[in-house]
Amino acid sequence: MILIDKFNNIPVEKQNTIINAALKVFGKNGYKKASVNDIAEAAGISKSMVFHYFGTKRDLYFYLIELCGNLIVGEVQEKFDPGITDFFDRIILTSEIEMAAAKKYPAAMSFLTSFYLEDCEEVKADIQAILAKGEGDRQKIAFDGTDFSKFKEGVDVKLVLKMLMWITDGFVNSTKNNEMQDYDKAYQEIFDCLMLLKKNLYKEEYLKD
Amino acid sequence: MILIDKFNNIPVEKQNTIINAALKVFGKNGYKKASVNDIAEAAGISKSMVFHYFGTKRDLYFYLIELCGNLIVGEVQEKFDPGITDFFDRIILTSEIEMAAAKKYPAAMSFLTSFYLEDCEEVKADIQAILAKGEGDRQKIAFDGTDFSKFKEGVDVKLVLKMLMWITDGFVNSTKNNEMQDYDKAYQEIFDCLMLLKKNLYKEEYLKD
DNA sequence: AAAGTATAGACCGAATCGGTTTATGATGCA
DNA sequence: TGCATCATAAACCGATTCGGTCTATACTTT
Repeated sequence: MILIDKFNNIPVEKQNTIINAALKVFGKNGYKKASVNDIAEAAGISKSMVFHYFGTKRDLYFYLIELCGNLIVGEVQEKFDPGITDFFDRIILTSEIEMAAAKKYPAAMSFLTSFYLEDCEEVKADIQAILAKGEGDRQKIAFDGTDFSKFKEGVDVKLVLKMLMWITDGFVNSTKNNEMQDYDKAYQEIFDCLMLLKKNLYKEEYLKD
Repeated sequence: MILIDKFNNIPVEKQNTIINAALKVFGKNGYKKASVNDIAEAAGISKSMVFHYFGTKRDLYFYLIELCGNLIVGEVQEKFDPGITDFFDRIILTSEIEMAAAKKYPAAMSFLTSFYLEDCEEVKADIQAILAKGEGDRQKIAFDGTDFSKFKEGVDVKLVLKMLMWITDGFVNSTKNNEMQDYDKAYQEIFDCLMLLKKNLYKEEYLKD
């Protein structure tokens, strides 16, 4: 039985506990300062089990990268609909995708952003390679084909876009600290926020729904 | 000559380099995982100099807490005006305060938030004591006496407030990564953002200025 | 009972930790 | 000039922690 199969053969619930612990510790501390001790403790298992399942710290790290990558790609493929052109509906869509990912692995986003900015020499090269391969701009996927014509005259759409990014970023940040369990409530908050903006930034003729 | 005086006697520019390096490393890693080696390297001095100036890692940490605390308090006392009751003017005011602080020590906010959430046993008790003393709610200072009557009917002011917090939080976060030097430009972005919201969320009779 | 498996804890050498001592060169003052 | 003080970096210290391995034990499966 080869390393990672051992991990795949334990109960899924336990797998998720370990994955979430590892995502959290790596996400918070970055590769170098994240210690296997911390991960094991957060997962409630002994350190030797981590090595038993994954071989090395490095292998665990790249296992998580692939896991999260597939998770996001999967969610996008499942949920994303290029037929939706409304700006706010697009934002809602991407929020839903992120929310679904966070529901499965709460620390996934924290991990992915830390991974994106990782600069530890020991893993930097491989990360650059991975990032280069998936260079299909998030921004492009998210906003290509979006209809910007519904905004009132004088509204700086680029600024709105930037603002929305800050909002979602700040929101994700605020949920990172307090253990947010109620994702539906969280989603409702973001949704209300978007509706408020839509209502006040769109021309009136587009506000029927 | 007592420890910290040695630090006060070196050129101010060098002091600031060291302070900023320490704020950055502590802010990023938290107390425990921040190493004096990293701080010294970021500051471009040898590790022994850090101990020469501050005695211990712990002393340096609390020196920074007091420094940043005084910095913020000073900025608030200098800039805050309870006569300003307009919601957005208040937000702008607090943004200006934060921006002024960031201009002096770019990593100050990062450090203060990490300090606020610090849970390392070695310093936790003293931090709790400090936080308890300054329990004059930020929120209260920021919004007591604010005039919320200018908003359009149906605008959920609480939601706006929450949104604004996310925006500033997300904005600060986005500046943390890329070395933002141009604070005036950054300020302009936040300012534009607030004006956009004000223009679209206030009743029309309040939009003269 | 034998053989294999999951697991925790002891353990390893190497690296890093916070912190100290030492060596060196500059500075100031006599 | 000579002596003392200082700033500074590098070498160094014991202790801790690191990533990773080994061992002992309890539990399954046969």
